[in-house]
Amino acid sequence: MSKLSQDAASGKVTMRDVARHARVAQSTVSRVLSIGKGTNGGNGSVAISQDTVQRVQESIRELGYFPNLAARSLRGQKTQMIAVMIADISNPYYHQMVRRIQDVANEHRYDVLISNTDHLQENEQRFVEGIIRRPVDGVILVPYHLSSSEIEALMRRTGVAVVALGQHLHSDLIDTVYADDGTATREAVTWLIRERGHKQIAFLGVPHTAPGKRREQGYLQAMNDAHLLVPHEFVTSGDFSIESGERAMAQLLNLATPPTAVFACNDLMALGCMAEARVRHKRVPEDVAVIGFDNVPEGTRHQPGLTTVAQFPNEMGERLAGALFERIGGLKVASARRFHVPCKLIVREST
Amino acid sequence: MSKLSQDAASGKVTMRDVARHARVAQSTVSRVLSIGKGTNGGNGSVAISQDTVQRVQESIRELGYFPNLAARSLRGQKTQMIAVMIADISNPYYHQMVRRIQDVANEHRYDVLISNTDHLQENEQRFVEGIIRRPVDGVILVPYHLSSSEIEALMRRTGVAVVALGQHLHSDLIDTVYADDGTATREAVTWLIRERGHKQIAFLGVPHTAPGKRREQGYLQAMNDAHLLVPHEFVTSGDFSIESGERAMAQLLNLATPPTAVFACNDLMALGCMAEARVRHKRVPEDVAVIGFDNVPEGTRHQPGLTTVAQFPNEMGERLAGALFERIGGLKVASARRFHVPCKLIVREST
DNA sequence: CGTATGCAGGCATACGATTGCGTGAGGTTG
DNA sequence: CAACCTCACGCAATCGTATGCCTGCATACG
Repeated sequence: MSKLSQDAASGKVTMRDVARHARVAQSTVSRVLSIGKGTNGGNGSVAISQDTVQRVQESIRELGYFPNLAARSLRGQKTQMIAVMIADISNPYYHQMVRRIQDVANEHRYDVLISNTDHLQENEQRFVEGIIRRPVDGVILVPYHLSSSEIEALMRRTGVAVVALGQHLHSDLIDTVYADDGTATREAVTWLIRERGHKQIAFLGVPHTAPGKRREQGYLQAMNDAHLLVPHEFVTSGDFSIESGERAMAQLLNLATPPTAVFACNDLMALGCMAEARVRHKRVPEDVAVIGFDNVPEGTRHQPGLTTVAQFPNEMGERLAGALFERIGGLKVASARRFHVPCKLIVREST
Repeated sequence: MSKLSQDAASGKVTMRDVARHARVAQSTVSRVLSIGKGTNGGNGSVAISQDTVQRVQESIRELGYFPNLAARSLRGQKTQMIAVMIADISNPYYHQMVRRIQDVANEHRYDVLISNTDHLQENEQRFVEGIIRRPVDGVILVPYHLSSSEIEALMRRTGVAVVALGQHLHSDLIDTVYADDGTATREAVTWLIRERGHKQIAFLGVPHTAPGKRREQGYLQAMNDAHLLVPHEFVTSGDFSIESGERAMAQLLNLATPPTAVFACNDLMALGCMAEARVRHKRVPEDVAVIGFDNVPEGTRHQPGLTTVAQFPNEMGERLAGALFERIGGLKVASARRFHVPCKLIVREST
């Protein structure tokens, strides 16, 4: 028998009901509720006698009262919710991050609202409007299109705390967490060249996205460092999905001189590459090596194991949420913080 | 330049501001807003002159006004949010479902709040309390511990619409979506026996959960149907995680006479089984066959492909969300509906 | 004994939107 | 021309909570 079914099995129980039951004013109940909260030593928290506190608390329990957060939000401008905007929960890379964020939020007794943008600009825009309509205390963004100034406008307008994942944002207001993926890409490609002796390395990117551009730069630099040519057919593009990896790989393997290695901008596309390679009876890594980015769990279990540049989504989620709750808690710093979570090359059998 | 940054770059814009700007009463603005909504032909919607409507709409645009949903919730008891309680987003099976739910919700212009329970009873309880504090219009549950009566209590208390995934719930109030996984298990095990000639089949279950029990029943029935013995060491248990699959497989392979096939209660555990088998240089399916449940995408890409009983999470998500929004929309039916989404055996190389 | 001080708690308002009811202007009808 | 109706809109209460301000009482102090 849960307490819920005992008493107030019908209708809502409000503070007024509790007040009547305990023979005090509604405001007193409110004060009892906010006792432990250390809201402020200030004005709202007046002294309440032990006796009254107990009476009220008992009434609360007897009636099964729970504060209504909608009302609380309206009054106090605190919603006990944060919103997370990510590209796609289905991407394992993100849902590890989201999972961690949710856990941190839970510790703070916050709820989490999740929006998928599918990398679409209009959805990112819609998300921003959503935040204006529905106030939340904090926002975690993984923006692909949203600019610093748009985010800043949102912050000014709503006063919401914002933390973002993304190296490309430069703003004095927005804390960011980032992996230096450009450099990591450069290092990984260099490794392919030096340690594995590849010269014909293709790049599978995602144009029009900040990470895609950074990684492409890293790739080009590494090739340039090694004085290697980059035929333009070697620079292909996808959309982060497995299917787009398959398509791109098909193109590459159809070339007169196909690459001996492919650097894919994320693991999903890399998995797609390997799937396509298998279909065509090309052996990985003997015929073509594949390297990914993210280190999703499937890469470990895949046969052959996927060499990849690991990002640490758990740590990123934790940092994002941590920074956000510091801001929500009122932290002020002169200029925004930038948290660097390094990447790491993980060598498995696919290279 | 987004419209946002143009004007109201500071402070909130309320209906009163719009009203002042358009030289009408605040209530008029509200009525203009609710024009397209067909809320009711009733009282709130009074006739408004074309002229005024236009003036108001212009003011809204000029000031960049967005209605505050917190206020709206408080007044109207409509929150434009649904909550989803699932075991764990990290489980690919669930996040496909969640993803679909989010899409449907978006079409209805609803936001989605997600809670992970990690299969823990206390978290399910906490979720229920959360719904009492923070009113939402609808709830989608994947309950492992919550009983019908507890859910009904929640519904009575908050008036929230509820739809659940789970065959074991029998209530006149709760619409349910379910896969008949018990029968599907029985059929799959029977298939293992008849078509593949296995006699020593182990079962990797998850006790104390409704699906776990149903599937165990299905397994036992199939074995019984075929007059096969079930040594008690063949009935092992895990917790739906890959690691627990590895552990269970380790135990099974340590037996004096290990099984020739393992039926795992979900794909994650099945993948764990195969991982452990590989570590021990046992070949799948030659030395030991493995069959899973759910048909997660990794099963396709795994080598060897995982034979599994497919569930269709997209369809389930769609049905769940569909039914929920019908209820939110005011649908009343004499007794709760039950939607059956059938399972299907998908044969790959692991058997 | 009269006034200052502190504690406990009540009163009333605000948060932003919805909605029942009232009202004045203009038009219609007997 | 009076009675009445309709249209278009304003007024004010309300949802449940938080909080500034005020009051009543008791104790302390000069």
